[in-house]
Amino acid sequence: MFRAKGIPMTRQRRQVWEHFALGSRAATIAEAADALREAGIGQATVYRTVTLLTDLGLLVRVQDRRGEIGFTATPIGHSHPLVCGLCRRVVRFDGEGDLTALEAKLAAETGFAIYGHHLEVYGVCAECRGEADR
Amino acid sequence: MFRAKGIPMTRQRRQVWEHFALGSRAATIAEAADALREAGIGQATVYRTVTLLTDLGLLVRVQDRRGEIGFTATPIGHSHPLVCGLCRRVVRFDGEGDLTALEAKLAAETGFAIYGHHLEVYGVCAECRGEADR
DNA sequence: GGATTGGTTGATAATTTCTCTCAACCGTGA
DNA sequence: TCACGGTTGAGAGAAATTATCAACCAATCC
Repeated sequence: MFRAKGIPMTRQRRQVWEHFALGSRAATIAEAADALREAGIGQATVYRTVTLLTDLGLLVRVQDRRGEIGFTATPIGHSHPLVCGLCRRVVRFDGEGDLTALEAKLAAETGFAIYGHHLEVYGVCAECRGEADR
Repeated sequence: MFRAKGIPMTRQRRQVWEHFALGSRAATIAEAADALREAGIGQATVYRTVTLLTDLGLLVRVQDRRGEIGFTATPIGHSHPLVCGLCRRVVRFDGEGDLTALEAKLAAETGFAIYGHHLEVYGVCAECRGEADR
């Protein structure tokens, strides 16, 4: 994919992407930068790469209950994140069918040329609920 | 609503809220602070008030095509924003029915206690499309 | 209405977050 | 392997956000 766009794939970019793709929880940029520092990756690179990956559609921005912003990798195909508002654990689900009809209707009614959408569903995962009960 | 929660309603809070509620475009915090400065409202107050209003659910965060973050007031009832990615003009629409069934299904499948969602639809409004053509 | 009280405000300082700069470095294609 | 153009890391720099604190004000109680 990088080659197709003429964008060099570097060790740093791969590692930044892996940080977001391998974990099951959305990470903030600060968390990623901390974790990647020991791999010798500078924070400027983390910022640059997150921006790049987001522009490419490989990462999406999500927020937790306190409004903190994290990023999580998008798997192949179209899906949406279900985010735990406390620990930012992410479960992906396919919500395609639900929205295409809606988008068509909106385009007709408003005159907007619709190019995308962003859907996050928030909940508290079973684990965090267990902790909250104690 | 403020009285019900025991939160004092001040002139500043009313004006901050009006700034986001009266315009048809989502405004960034910086834009709001600039506009409200001449009304004698300090930027610290704008930050505090936006956080407060967001926590109360009276404002929601949206982003434009470049990832810039703005806020827009939520009208009475349940609705979602259709945001122009260029000028941040906002048109609200009712998307309730589409998502309640989805949420119930997700809760059953994942064990999450779902408490909300965030949906933004992005497009380019007719006006901005006209400008882009030139 | 007037006094009281506890939360709110504004200015500025302090901090945190993010971006820029530039020389050295490294993928990529020939 | 070589050369080239984009990328990187460190630190400086800029921007965004938060904390501090005395003065102030909305709400409540006489």
